[in-house]
Amino acid sequence: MDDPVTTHSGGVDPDTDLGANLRSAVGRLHRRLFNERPEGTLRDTALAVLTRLHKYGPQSLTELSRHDHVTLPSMTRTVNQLAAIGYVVRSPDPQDRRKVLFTPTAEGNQLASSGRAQRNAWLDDKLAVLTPEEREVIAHASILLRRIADA
Amino acid sequence: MDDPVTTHSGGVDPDTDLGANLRSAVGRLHRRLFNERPEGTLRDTALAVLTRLHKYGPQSLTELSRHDHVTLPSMTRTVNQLAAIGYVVRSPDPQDRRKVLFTPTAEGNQLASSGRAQRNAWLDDKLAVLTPEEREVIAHASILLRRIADA
DNA sequence: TATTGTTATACTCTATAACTATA
DNA sequence: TATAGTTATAGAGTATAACAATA
Repeated sequence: MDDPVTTHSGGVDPDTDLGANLRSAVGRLHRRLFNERPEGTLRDTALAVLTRLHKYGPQSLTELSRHDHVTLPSMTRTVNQLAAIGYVVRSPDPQDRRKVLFTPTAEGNQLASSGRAQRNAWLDDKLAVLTPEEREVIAHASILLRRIADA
Repeated sequence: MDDPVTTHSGGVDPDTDLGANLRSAVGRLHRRLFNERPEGTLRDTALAVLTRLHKYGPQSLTELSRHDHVTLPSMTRTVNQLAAIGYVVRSPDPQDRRKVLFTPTAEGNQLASSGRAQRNAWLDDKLAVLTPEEREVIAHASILLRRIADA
């Protein structure tokens, strides 16, 4: 548009900049995704938790918080929101009464399996105009990025 | 570690899931980057602004906010922080006295050109253990992701 | 004592609304 | 009137600290 972005300032080594470029790209895309997210959509964390419970069955708060690398209070808040909407229910763990297990409701399971919640029209539009090769690169990178994030 | 993540639930079409997978990966990685960020480090937005001013010269608040897809108040806050640290200075635009131009100080230019600020040890460690081919995929994807975010 | 979970509180980043100053 | 920028305020998402209940 109006941007001299193609200019490179001082032939930098791409490898040195790999981390910086990735960080910048992820930061920018995240902000865009956050802002373009449609009304009434579940937050990313909430959605991830719901999907996880749907796929792997009931889990405790500590398990969920460890998996997502968030603190217990953060995860408490997230599951409270899911519970408030009616997508999950709490039940005491019969084996260990300190624990609380979270289980998707019928509605929660339906949402998680429909894939409806996962969609983001804004992003889908952007991806649609890429070449198949470019989409392949992004598919591969998504796996790598997720592995990095989970490590 | 302890995760049955390799299991796939119901052979889903990868193309259909491309957006969902990318969104999930970006969300998770962003949270990790945000949390692992070392003390006293500039925020991503502030860093991006400083780098941009360094590369392309003085710009107004509106130009900066449009480029980063943030509101004027958000950008005001960001440049105020940069100014408070002493990395940029404000100066009135001689042509249009409504505008304020932001210019990096010597310190700001030094930081922007050193690449020091851009580094993230946590991320660099993760990238270092990838294969060259995987790093190539990420390098390519970073460009695509940035293009998507900027579109 | 250690672990599980909750509540209270605060910080960061972003937004919208209301305002001032200049074009 | 329209545009550039600031200030006030609010909301989401995260964290740490202090607490209650159970192992």
